[in-house]
Amino acid sequence: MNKTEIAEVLKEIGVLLELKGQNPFKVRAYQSGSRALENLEEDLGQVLAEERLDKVSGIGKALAEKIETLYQTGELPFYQELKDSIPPGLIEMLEIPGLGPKKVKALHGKLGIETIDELTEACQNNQISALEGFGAKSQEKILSGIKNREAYAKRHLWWEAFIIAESILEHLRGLSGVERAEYAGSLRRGLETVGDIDFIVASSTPSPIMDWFTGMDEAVEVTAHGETKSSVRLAGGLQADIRVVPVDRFPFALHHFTGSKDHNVRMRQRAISGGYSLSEWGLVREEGGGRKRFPPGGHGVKAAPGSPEDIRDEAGLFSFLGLHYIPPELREGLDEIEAAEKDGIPRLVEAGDIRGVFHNHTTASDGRHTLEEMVRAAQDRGWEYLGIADHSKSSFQANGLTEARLEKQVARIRELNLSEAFSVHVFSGVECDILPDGRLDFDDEVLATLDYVVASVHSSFTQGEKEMTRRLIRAIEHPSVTMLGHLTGRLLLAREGYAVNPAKIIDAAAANGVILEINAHPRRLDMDWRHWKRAAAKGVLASVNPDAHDVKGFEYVRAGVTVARKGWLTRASVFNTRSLEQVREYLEGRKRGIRIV
DNA sequence: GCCGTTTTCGGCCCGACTGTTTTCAGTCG
Repeated sequence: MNKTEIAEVLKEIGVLLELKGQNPFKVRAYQSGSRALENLEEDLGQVLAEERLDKVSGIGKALAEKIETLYQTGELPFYQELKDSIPPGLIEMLEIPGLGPKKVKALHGKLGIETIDELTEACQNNQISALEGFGAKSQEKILSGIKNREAYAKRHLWWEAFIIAESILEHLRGLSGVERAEYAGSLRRGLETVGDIDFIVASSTPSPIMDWFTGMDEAVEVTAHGETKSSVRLAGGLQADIRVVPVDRFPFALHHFTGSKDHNVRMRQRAISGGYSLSEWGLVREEGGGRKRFPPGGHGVKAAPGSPEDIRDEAGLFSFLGLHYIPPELREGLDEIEAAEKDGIPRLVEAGDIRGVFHNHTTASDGRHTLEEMVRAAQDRGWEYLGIADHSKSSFQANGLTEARLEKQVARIRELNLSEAFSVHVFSGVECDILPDGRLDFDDEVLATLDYVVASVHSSFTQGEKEMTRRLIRAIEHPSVTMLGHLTGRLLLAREGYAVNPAKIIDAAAANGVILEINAHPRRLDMDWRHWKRAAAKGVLASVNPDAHDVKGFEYVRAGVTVARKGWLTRASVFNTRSLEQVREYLEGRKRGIRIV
């Protein structure tokens, strides 16, 4: 079993123990162990071989043993016995809003309900409303929850949530009485998919804001309408929550609801160690606990003087705890707090740093806009250069270019550059298929006529990890390859990526001076942010590539920059923040076989 | 089950909201 699968098992064990009514801290230990494993950057096999797994924070002796068993055998008797002792329908019931482990346990214990169908029937027979701890409303809510189960449980692409949240935020900020407003949660942290949208608003007059929010056009259903907190269901099942807080609480609420949970736990622990209790409401001195230094050990930056009342924004909160500001994208509870202690938070790349993009299609293959239309749109964005990389001949499903058509395109691009019709310089490239054996789709002589080559996999997705990794490395070692396209080929919420070993690809890219793409298409966001910190440390450059198939596709750069930021990337690690001159020099140097970093 | 400059026991984040109650448990984030 691989790392991700084992993490899933641990998570499920947590849920099963919860349904059994086990010690909630034990449950939490499995959940945090699962997350720790998921976030493990190193190769699990290696960590196990070196017997270092129980040194990972959140994984102790007991979990390490279970993980090792799962890794070696793919099975775990403890897990199997647990699973056999609980009807699978109970786990499904947890997806229904309002039903947690205690209530599911009660339904099972008192009515013997084991499946969703039986639950539906019990609702229809009014058996639920008669149950102690339940009532007519619970019964109704359960029924509607069952009906919309799929839509509610679904996650949503970051980009889709981002677009709608930006528009709601703009309205919120325009309402009278709104002093500050932001969205929080995984959306603000830039996670590739989000479960819901959280808005945090500072105001002393919440009532009209609640009314506007629950009455806005985007809301298809109001699920809660309180004095300071409301929830609505948007089209597609996405839920949006709003919380209104007094302005002096705003930084605490924003930080709290931005999360992640792991990050918050660590922040709270840090506050506690200094004699304070941190919550979404503020920072309160503990009874008997005086102001101590942060952290008490005496390491870290000097904490800001003053009292919690002086905190006006998130930066003030971090500073009070002796930390440098941590951008939302880094708040995953990995090692950002340790870094912020010692001024180790880099200045992250920003959308405005991007000066051109490389992986774009035109009507020559499967794009919807012509070369000229794409160049004009790039110029309108203020970019200095644009790379055209249409598909190669083997991608016939995408109308891939033959040698002859590619030659024609190269000539047209040369003419366009000479005509000086646009201020944007156009680089001619190709998104060249990596064939199943790792060879490229075009001969070296053809590739030599181009400014750069993006090499991508578009076929034989089902190869095993070893074969696929070998295939990609062979392409990376090809002297004509400038960058590697979408590492795993995943389509978020739709298709798993092909099996590939990212660590080995990163090493190969570093050794051969090949740039790795951050494919910024909202469905891809590939290579994943989780690998970037390590890749950059090895000197691998990223290129934020929108994979635009029309001029609107350029907007996806924003999503790609978010991935880069989540991967701790600075401007220096992102190739397309370089000026036209620097890019030209780099590409020409590579063509002469000179490795430039 | 994890963790430890309070180190092998005794902690483990906490508050709002809902629906059920009549003072609170469970869920949620």
